[in-house]
Order: sequence, then C-alpha cells, then structure tokens
Amino acid sequence: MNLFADFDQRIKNALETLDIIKEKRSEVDFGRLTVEPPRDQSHGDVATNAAMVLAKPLGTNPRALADLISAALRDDPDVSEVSVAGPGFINIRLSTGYWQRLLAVMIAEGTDYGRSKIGAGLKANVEYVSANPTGPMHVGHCRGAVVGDALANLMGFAGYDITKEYYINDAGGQIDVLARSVFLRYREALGENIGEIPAGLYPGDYLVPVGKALADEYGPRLHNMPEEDWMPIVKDQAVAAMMVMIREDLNALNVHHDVFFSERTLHADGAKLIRAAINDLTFKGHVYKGKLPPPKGQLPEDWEDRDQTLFRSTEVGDDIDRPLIKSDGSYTYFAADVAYFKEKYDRGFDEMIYVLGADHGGYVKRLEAVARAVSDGKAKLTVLLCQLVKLYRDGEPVKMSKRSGDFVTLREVVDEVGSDSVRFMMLYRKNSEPLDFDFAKVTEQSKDNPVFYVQYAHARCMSVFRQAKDAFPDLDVDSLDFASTVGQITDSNELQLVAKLAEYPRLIESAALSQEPHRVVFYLYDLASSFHAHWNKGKEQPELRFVNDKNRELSIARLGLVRAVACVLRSGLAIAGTAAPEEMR
RNA sequence: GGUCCCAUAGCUCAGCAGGAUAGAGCGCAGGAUUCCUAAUCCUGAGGCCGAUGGUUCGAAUCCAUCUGGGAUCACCA
Repeated sequence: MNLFADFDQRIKNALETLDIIKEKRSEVDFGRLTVEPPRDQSHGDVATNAAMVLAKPLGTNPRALADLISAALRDDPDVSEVSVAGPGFINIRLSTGYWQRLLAVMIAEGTDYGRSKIGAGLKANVEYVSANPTGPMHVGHCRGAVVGDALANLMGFAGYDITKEYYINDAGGQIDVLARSVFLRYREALGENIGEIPAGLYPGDYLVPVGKALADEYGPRLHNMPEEDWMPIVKDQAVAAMMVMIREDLNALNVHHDVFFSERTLHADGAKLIRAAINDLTFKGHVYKGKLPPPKGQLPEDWEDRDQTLFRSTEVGDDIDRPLIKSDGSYTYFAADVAYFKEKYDRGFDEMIYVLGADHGGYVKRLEAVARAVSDGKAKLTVLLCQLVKLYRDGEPVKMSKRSGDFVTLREVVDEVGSDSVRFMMLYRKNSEPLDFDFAKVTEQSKDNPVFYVQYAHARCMSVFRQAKDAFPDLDVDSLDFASTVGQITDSNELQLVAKLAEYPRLIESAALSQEPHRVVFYLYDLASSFHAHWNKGKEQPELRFVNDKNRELSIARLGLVRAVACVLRSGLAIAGTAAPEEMR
C-alpha cells in the first residue's frame, strides 16, 4: 500500500472526468505528472504538479486548470481539503479516516509493508567484496561489502530477482606469490629455519597454519618435488584456506553471498571460456592486432612499443583500446573479466552491478564497454564506486601501511565495535562521499550515535508492548484486533507519525531505482527521531502515552501504531543488515 | 595531460524522480528538568547551495565551461 501511488491513480481518475481533458485526451500525456509529499507539511499531505504540467498542452493557464482539478478532487471522500498554491500546485489534505485506514493496512502488512514490485522481477547480479584470496579482509573492504549487501537487500525488497555474487580472483601472479609464501611456511612447519620472509612474499602469520596443514598432510613429499608439481597443490590449498577465512570474516559482518565464482573456472580447459569470449568479440568485429599509443603525460620507463591483441573498446565508449593477451601469450585480467561478464549474461542476468572502491574508478568505462560489446547493448551494467574510509581513534587518524603488513583487518573492527555499528555507519553516507569512521563514536551509547538512536527506537517499541502486558495482563498482544481500534488514533502527533510511515514505500522505490541504500538508513534515523519526539511528549502530557491502563481500547489502537513503527524500523534495519534489538542493555 | 568522484550553515553531512520559504546532527545562544516512558527535553540564531552561462513555467538538482579538493592512468590483479 503506497499512499502516493494511490493518489497518483486517484488524481488521474479525476483528470479523466474533466471536459477539458476529454476533448484533447489524445494530446495530453500524464508522464511528467508527479504526486509527492509537499516539502512543507503545512501545505498539505499530498501535492501534485498536474496543473502546471498539463496547462500548456491544454491551452490554458495553470491556476485555472488547478481550480478545475481541485473541484474534481473534492468529490473524493478521503480528501478533506484541496488548495491551489504558488504557480499552480495542488495541495491535498487527507481525512483522518484515510490515515486511520492506512495505519490498519500497515499493521496488517507487517514487515512486508513497503515491499514493492517496481523491480518487476528483473534479474540483477550484484557483485561485491571480491577481495583477493591472499589474506584476511582488511578494513578497506568493509564499505563495499556493506553497501553491496544492503543494495542487494534493498533491490530484493523492491521486487528485483537478486543474486549476490563474489568473484574470486584466484588466478594470476598474486596466487603464485601466495603459493610460494605458503610453501615457505610449509618448509617452516617441517622444521626448517626460514628466517625473514623475503620481500615480495606475503609475510602474514595467517599463512602459518596453512603451511602446517600441508606438512601434516604431505610430510616432506612436496619439498622433494619441482615447483611446477607442488605449485598446483599448494595453490588449491592456499586459496581454499583463504576463502574459508574470508567467508568467516564476511559472516561476522553479516554478509552472505549466493554465488562464489572462481576466476580459475574461466581459465579451465585451456581457458575455454576466455577464448570463447574473445572469439565472440572477434566475430562481432571488436578485436584487432595493433599498437597502443603510450600513455599521455609521463612515459613509463619500461614502455615497450609492440603489437598486441586489443579490444576496440573505444568504439563502445572507452577512452583507449584494451589489451586482451599479454606479451607472454597469457590472458590479461581484463580478458577474464570479459569472459566473466559474458558468463553472467549467459546465465540470464539483465543487469550487472559492480560495487567497487574508488581506486577502481578508472575501470568503469572499460566494463561498460564490455557490457555493450558482449550484450549488444541489451544488458545494463552499473558500477557503484565507494569512496575511501578513513579510520579515527579518538579523533586521531589510524595510520596504516600495506608494506609493513600493518593494516587493520575487517575482523578487528567488527570484533571491536560490532557488525551492526560497522554496517550502519558504512551506510550513513552516500557511497560517492568519503567517510570518516571513528571507533569511539560508533560505540557510544547515546543519542549522538545514529546506530544506537535507531536501534533504541525499536527497543522502545518493544518496551511499550512489555508495559502493555503489565497494564493489561489478560491482553494477548499477538492477536489484537487493531483494525477495529484505529479510529482512536486522532492526535495530530500520532497522525504525523502515520504520515512518516506512509513515506516508506515511496522511499524504498526511489532508493532502489537510484541504487542508493544510504537513503534507507537516513529515513530510519528520521523515523526514529519522530518516534522519540512523540515519546518525549508523553513525559509532559501523560495522556499521550501509548499505554493507558484506564482506556483499554485507546491503548490497543496506540499499540497498533507502535507495531507499525516497529515493523518499518525492523524492515529497514533488515535491509541495512543490522539487528532490531528487543531491548538495549 | 586524460578520465572519474566531490564542492550545500562554523563543523560533519542529507536534500527523495527538476517544484513552493534549502534541512538534520554536532557546535553556539537562551530556557526547562532529577523526572524513571533510563541512557535528557524545548526554542532560537546561523546560507551568494564553489563560479559563470544554458535548458525549463520553475534548477542545489539536468547540460556546458571554469576554479578548488580527492582518486586513477600500458604490459598487475
């Protein structure tokens, strides 16, 4: 039930009854007509630009047309007042009865209230995290993980058919490095003194148990093999071990993917899938052999001018053509990416979403080029870039250096502040905006901490129900007939709270369409704020309190309101992937 | 040099799919409150929406150029 969709229809129906419209029906288009909440609540509950948009094609002026439309709208029994303002806005005020019935619907729909079909079952693939399986996840992965996960939840709620996917970069040079690093740890486990870890290998202690496991399983056998023989064995074990670790980290952050897709799948069988993808592009005329111009600005010292197999991505929107095959004959990472996109497209996805860090901004155009070339422009590809996160501890920036291995892991952050706080704060900013994350602030138990503030609102709702049980011991709160009591909701503050809840379905749709999960979190904060404000009024005016042991029916009606608030909070918190606690301790 | 992102109150940021008098939190100023519906509350001041053009009935929002800040820029993944 979406109030604005409801009135969108009602206004269109009203328009159809007007003679001026009937006469020129074929010439007028309702496409630009909007129905939305007015900026200022004092204007009304629903506003439409209908008169301003339609005046011109109808050959009249907006104010005159607005008067005609208003007259038609006044016939609607749910409309209590219609006014024309400014250049021709039509402001509609709804009857109390309408709000009350709307509340009853919200309660009945529960946590499904706000669910939308706007995605129309479109198959969308959200790829996010995709951290290299060479070590534990570090804090830099946090934001993309949370944004991707919440976006997928949001789009799922808005009616898309969503697959959450993780691309395992388990091919290429870095995995060789990983395997060599593990092999060293294996030798160490066999009793050898390996000394300092040489530069160029991964020094982290997390590889020690992997080496030990190999020693336990194979004894000295690997040690006696040539590298080409032990390499595949060690690679498999190492990648598997890293992925176990990464999945544990993701679980700790409440991130759960549907599909883990291995890059090695693309390289299997003599790189069958990559070759197929390149052949496909070649067939479509997107591949040629040629030279790439050297990069503008400073020329790299080791620049080689040579023929390469190139993807003519400039013809599909890229700035420069991209190599598919390296000088040693192996495939570039980009070639695998082409194959991966094709694989997803062949799996039937209409839209691929990539959640990447801002440092991958330069990659966007070539991915879009891939989408155009592979799908002939039929598949949609969008990239969400997350700006960097800066960590602060008590106002001081936390220094990190990759080289020394001195980085903060995702796990450390989650263990210290909790996944709810991490997730909420990662969403409490537009993804295109850099983010400061202060350890002290996000764990603070006060209204200054938005995580706490929103969760506390939900806990308060639950607390109302506990109080209701004390006041009315015989009350079965799980089977109350709210619908017959909503007529008791007449206080203007209560009705405003209902109006706030009425914004939720529209918010879900616009957030999903614009792929901006942060909007949900901001809305939650707003809703929590309205709820807390109303609660506080109960201090000064006890008659406004939700539970009134002298008036059972009124209390039930208000419990209905509280339930509706709690459901929306729970629904939004679920999209964010954070808990809706029963109480705060 | 190319490309992408950003610029809104003193600070940190929202601003929904162009709409009316641009919002919140912190901070600041004033006031209330010791209550138990806990981890305060209410009110107020504060703005050239980076600049200039354009589209539009109407622009913080869309387009172009410029200024300032960040990211990135063959053969890595």
